Amino acid sequence: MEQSLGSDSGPADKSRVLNVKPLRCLVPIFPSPPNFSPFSSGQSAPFVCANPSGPFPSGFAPFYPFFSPTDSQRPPEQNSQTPFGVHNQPGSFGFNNPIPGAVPITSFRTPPPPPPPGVAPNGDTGPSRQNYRTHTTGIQSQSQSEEADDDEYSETPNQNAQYLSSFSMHVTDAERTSKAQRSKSKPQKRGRKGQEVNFSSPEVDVELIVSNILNSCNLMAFDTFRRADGDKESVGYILMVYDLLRRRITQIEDGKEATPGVTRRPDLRSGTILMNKGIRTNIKKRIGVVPGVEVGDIFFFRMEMCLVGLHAPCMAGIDYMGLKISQEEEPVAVSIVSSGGYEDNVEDGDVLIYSGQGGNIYRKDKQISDQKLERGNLALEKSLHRGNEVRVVRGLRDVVNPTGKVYVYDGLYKIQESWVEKGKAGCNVFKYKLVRLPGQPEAFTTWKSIQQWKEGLSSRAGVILPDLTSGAENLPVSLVNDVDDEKGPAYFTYFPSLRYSKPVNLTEPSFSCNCQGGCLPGNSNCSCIKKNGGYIPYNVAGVLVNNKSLIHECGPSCPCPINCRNRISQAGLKVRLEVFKTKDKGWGLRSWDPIRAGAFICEYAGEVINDCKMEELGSESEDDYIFDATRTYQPLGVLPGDSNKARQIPFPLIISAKNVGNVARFMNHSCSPNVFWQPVLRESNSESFLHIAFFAIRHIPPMTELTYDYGIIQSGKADERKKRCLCGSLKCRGHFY
DNA sequence: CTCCTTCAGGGGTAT
DNA sequence: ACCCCTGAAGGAGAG
Repeated sequence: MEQSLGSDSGPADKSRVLNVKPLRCLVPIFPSPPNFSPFSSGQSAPFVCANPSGPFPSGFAPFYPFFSPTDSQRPPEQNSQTPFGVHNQPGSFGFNNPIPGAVPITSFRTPPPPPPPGVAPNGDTGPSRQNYRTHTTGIQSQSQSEEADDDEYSETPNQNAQYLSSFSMHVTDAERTSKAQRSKSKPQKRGRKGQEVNFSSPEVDVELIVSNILNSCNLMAFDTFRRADGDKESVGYILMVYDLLRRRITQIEDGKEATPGVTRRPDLRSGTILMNKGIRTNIKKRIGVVPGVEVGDIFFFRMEMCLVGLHAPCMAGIDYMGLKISQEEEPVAVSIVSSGGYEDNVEDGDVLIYSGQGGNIYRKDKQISDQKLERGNLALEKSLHRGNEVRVVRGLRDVVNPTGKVYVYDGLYKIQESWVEKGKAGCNVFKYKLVRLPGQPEAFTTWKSIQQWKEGLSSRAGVILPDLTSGAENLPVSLVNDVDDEKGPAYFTYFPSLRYSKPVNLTEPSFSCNCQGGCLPGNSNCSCIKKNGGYIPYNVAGVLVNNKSLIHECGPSCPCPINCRNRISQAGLKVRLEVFKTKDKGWGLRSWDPIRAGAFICEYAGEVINDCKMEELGSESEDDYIFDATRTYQPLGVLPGDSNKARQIPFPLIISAKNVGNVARFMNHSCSPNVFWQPVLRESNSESFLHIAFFAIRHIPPMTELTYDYGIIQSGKADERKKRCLCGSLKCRGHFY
């Protein structure tokens, strides 16, 4: 935000570039060949130019992402096959309407942000938790103090009673769990003296967090989801809880001194905890489809696949089970993970040459040997003859976080043949050729296409603009339509941040931090960390740890650089986005890159609407690009810190992105969203700026539409603004505002 | 009940 | 980018 224009000089001075780029207000008129890109060559194409303020070319209509509420023109049924299928817009383009005119888009580089409206103290009500059980088995006094330490879940004191009652139960659980673990773990194998003692206090800490997360999450789901056979809801729930727990443990570990020799594995710890608590599903191994897991689903840790029953071993690549045939039992393979541990051949998207296991290929301290036909190798061999389906998971480098991996569930394959090869070290290696079954949704092939688009090896079909921000963002955002002939949304000015019309002063002075090189976890002197309850709200990957009533980011007067870990929502886009034409909801937003749960996506840019403008808006009422934090928002039911009551924010913020906005204005509503918003406060000494930042609720595979819940209006205006919802979710409310 | 195996993943270190 | 180290779950095998 404070990267002022001046500091941005040099070759990367985009503001200057923008001003001389005439194309920004020109959009080509088709027809054009599928791969035609107006900016890729010097060839001239017919252009039409629209004045930003109108009048628009004939046939042009301002863009509305959703149904107009006007009753005279009822929208068609969701699956109607109406020509163009886009009657959801007031100026929709049926046969009588010619193709819409060109839509110019201008953009600006963020100037220093003007100051914001008044800031009330954080009006957090905290979660209103159900008191669902009251076993009172020995509350340890120590637990109470730990409780107080555990910031964000207990922001208001009146919850403590409830906390303690539910906590007591979980302490018992914790004790049981750790006993189980202790008896289970090999006691004498590694003589790690003293470490038990070291671990005991964090252990309590973690148990507390588990219980808090479970409390905050939907308990009905917890009690009723089926462990034997999952469904989409239980799988989603488990993954959500797992990731929340993992992020929280990571946050706590980050703040601690590193103990040499001890590897911190929040992924394993949180996985073990959930395993022991039975928060898992599809426990029994099975051949073929795993209920609740869909082709294309992504995972960021092996543990996640264990918990939902997609692939049981937490390290091994081949999962297999015994299958009874008459009297005898023989092993058959059920799933494999291909992620570069061996020399697999992954050239073709639908064919995989997979290496067998064993032979000590991966271990430096042991002699490399021939692989044997046993365990996984035997199972794969049997599966070849039985012809059973084998699930395939492909592991890839994570683009956003290059040290990590993404696992893509690529659906069912069958083994076609097997053979033995001499490996690099001269020893025998088994090879299995797997071929993907036809008729499944695309998964891995989509990833390959995206990679090719990025490398310029092939071009994305239907691209209208390679970058609709004209360089205003740090990453390009394509404008794509591969469903019909519409050439773009209505005119607006691209601007990557929020515009405040008048400054707002804080009632209490706020102190900026003094962290020159960036705020670091565990620094108890950092005032910005203090404001967040003692933790940086983001972990090292820039992922939000949990839902809070308010995040305090570093502000203009903090000396830390823009890449400070407490400036995530200011540092620009992290994933490659595209604005695309949906089948039935106008334009939408999606990502080329996978997005992990909690990752920052973008902020809601636009113009802050102050009170007097609100009045105008009432009469105008046709602004479909409103973000209104004062609406009622149903709790997502899964995020800790998320109240069962309406969420509240520090002060009523309403943003209009009708004329000025960023990618967020294209995000459609859904009653089962995959994105949520979060108020973020950036303060300087006397002023504060409230922003709205969007984060992923769960892992989002590439090319999945990004949606959030627009909230509910309860005022008299509600009926006027009501629009029919097409989110298609089972929990769809039928309309939105 | 232990041992054994295993296409992880973090942290440290040398480029 | 390597190198090293600890790791968790479930199969395999011993008692």
